[in-house]
Amino acid sequence: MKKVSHSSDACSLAKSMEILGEWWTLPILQEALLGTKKFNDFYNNLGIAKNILSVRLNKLIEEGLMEKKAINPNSKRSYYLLTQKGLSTATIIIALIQWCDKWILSPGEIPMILKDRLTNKKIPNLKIQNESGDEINIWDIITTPGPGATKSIDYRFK
Amino acid sequence: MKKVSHSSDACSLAKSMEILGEWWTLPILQEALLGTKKFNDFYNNLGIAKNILSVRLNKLIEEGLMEKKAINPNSKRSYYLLTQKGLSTATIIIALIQWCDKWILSPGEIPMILKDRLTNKKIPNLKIQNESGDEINIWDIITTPGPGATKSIDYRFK
DNA sequence: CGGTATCCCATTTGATACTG
DNA sequence: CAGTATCAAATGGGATACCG
Repeated sequence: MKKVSHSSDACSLAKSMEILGEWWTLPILQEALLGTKKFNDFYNNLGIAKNILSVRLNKLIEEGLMEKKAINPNSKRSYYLLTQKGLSTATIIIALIQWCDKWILSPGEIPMILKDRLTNKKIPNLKIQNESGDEINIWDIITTPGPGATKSIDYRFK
Repeated sequence: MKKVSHSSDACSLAKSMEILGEWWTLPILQEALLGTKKFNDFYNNLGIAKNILSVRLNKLIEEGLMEKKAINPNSKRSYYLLTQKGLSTATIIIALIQWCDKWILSPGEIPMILKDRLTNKKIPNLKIQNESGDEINIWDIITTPGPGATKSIDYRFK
């Protein structure tokens, strides 16, 4: 059976997952964020099968997260570059990295540290904040139907 | 072939995905964050097959993201509750929701709005900040090997 | 190097039936 | 309600071969 799309009134998560949730998609994006641009570099660094890589890259292009640009006008070789839309998945990727480093790995197992180039200090964990920059407790998050809601249920984070 | 685990020196993302990246896992967690506790409520709200739901729930318990608690001592019925570890995936889920709402949906299509209960205002998008709370530009993120690095390469966000 | 095309099979998933 | 068991279908992934 087809891996059917997740359905729920709260479908933003589902929609994101349809684009980002396939195997290899997020690792490819991370690799791109780390500076990889060429097909073979993705291939070698990730250890992904070429055909899968090809499909994923094309889907990312199709969805507007990457674009393919010729290295120079008379070459067939090209770079796969992140668009703004692709770049902005960094928050998602960092959230996943930080969650792993906090909850899965012991401090000694952490493979990669993210730092701010300007201060040379570790980037702190993402926080859910209000408009004033104060941290919001998860239980203080409430949800209301948006204009595209199909049902008018009020959800509440737990 | 088996869906092989993603490999890369930067493996935190991969490890998170091994736990959270399967189909239905994140929607289940979102549903739990929205207050769902009972098997049948997950089943009905998500439209997931029962056997899959059962497997996912048990994996989440095994991984320490949820726990199963009897509703009362002499009942066989029980609640599936998020642990702290499970709760803290909220950041990931919110990152995914916000990315969709910003890059996929038009403003009129947004199905659910997250608000701060205390101020009743919309929760702003997650930001990558330094220790002082200043926003960091993606290009100013650098990466250095952590204690668990297998190779000693310095990566840099693009 | 930078891919595309085929093949093959394990895994996964949804449907259905069944149980306490 | 709260699951478990079984099953068939198909998708998805890796390997391999091939091409400009």
